[in-house]
Amino acid sequence: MATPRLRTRKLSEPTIGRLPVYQRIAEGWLARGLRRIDSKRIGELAGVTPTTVRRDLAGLGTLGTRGAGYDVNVLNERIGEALGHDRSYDVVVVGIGNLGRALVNSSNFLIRGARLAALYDVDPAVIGTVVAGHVVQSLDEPILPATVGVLCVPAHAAQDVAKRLVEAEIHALLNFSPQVLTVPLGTAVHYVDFSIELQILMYHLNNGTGPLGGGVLHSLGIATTGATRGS
Amino acid sequence: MATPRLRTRKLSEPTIGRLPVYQRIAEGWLARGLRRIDSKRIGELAGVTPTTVRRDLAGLGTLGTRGAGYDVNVLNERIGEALGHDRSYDVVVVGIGNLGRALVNSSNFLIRGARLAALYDVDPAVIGTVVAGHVVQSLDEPILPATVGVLCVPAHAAQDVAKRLVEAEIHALLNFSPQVLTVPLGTAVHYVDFSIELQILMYHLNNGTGPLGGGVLHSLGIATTGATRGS
DNA sequence: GGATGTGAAGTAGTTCACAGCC
DNA sequence: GGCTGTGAACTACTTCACATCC
Repeated sequence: MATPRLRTRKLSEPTIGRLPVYQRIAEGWLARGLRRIDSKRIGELAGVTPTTVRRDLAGLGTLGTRGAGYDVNVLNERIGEALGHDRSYDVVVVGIGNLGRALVNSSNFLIRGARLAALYDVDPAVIGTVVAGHVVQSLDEPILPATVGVLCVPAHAAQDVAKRLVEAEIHALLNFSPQVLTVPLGTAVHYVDFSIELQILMYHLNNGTGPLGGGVLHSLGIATTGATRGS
Repeated sequence: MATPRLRTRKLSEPTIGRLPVYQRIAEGWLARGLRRIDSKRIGELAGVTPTTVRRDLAGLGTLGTRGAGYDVNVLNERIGEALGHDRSYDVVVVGIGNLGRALVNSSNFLIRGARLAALYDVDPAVIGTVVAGHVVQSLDEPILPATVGVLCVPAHAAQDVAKRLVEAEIHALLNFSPQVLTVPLGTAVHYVDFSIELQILMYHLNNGTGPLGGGVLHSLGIATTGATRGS
């Protein structure tokens, strides 16, 4: 057939969000020299029920052993495949302020296939400096081809930058600016908003209720998306 | 009655995550001098359907006007009340590296009632320096009372820091470290993981499918929680 | 024995469609 | 006329319970 490596059906949105967590748990187990783990333990660590873990993993095909749990290596590998970690892709980061700098220097951001292609800023004091091994380019320069654009610019600049990125054929944006973006259909925008995370935490604290009774929160973070034409 | 300001019933988890987005939209409208907005427009900007917007807002009581949409001021105010923005609370940040610095200096993090109480680190080169108007304290010092603890430490240190914070009676943690935390029941942990956001974006790109057909993604970010006893 | 994988049941969230009010 | 607010239908996700296989 023409499809080279379509092995997983469609995974649900919540499942996709949990897989990286399971993978991280598998890696931790691996680092500690352990070989097997069961759904109960994964569930405890990830904050979900064992049944949910099993359902999520069943979506990747049969990868557990009845009676003996999951092989941590297999788990790690199959999740990686499902999430497309075997393919690598280019990322450009716009806005090399505190946050942009923190991201590109983080050992946890550009992993699993992500490759830093270029950095951009508008501040003359920043342009030309070397950050994470890359010379920061002016935004007036042409944007290099990439798969994902990361926005770490002030809110008022975000819409313009998004426009530039889309014109440069970058159709997946990760937006850390507290600004709703308007982009053409066909462009994916994913929002990350720190203050919203805090607000959600506070809501539950004020109201005494987390999803798991009075005790443990097991809440989903948020990142909404908008995409429309026009202003 | 004993409850002074319980006006909203229980809001659903997805709703809680969307309210801050609506509020931001309302603020933007307000800044531009506009007074009213309808659910259709909010939906476009937030990336959800008008019906969802109306349902979410209906949970805060009757605040729209039939035929005329929502008053942006009222919207802003009621969402703030529902999320508890009228109460303020203390936040301590542990780990004043690139990320910690970026967070406390961000104009988007400590807003809506959040108040920075103290900063902690273990690096002698950082301890004693002034960041965001606060002298960075050693982690050997007693942790000041606070409502929320923010972890921006390396993964290997996160569990220890969490323990310290819980012992200091801080029972709400926002964890930016790529590390699953084990905490006593009754402590809420909320995870934020940048690499997971990227991974979700890439999954959809690789599979050509976002929740809204082939065009626009409207995916939820992730932040899972775990809480158990023992190691 | 023990833990996976899964049909079936249950629950939560979204969308439809329209009555109600401005 | 237009847009909100909401019962009813629908869809998605989770949890239960157990047959299945190591």
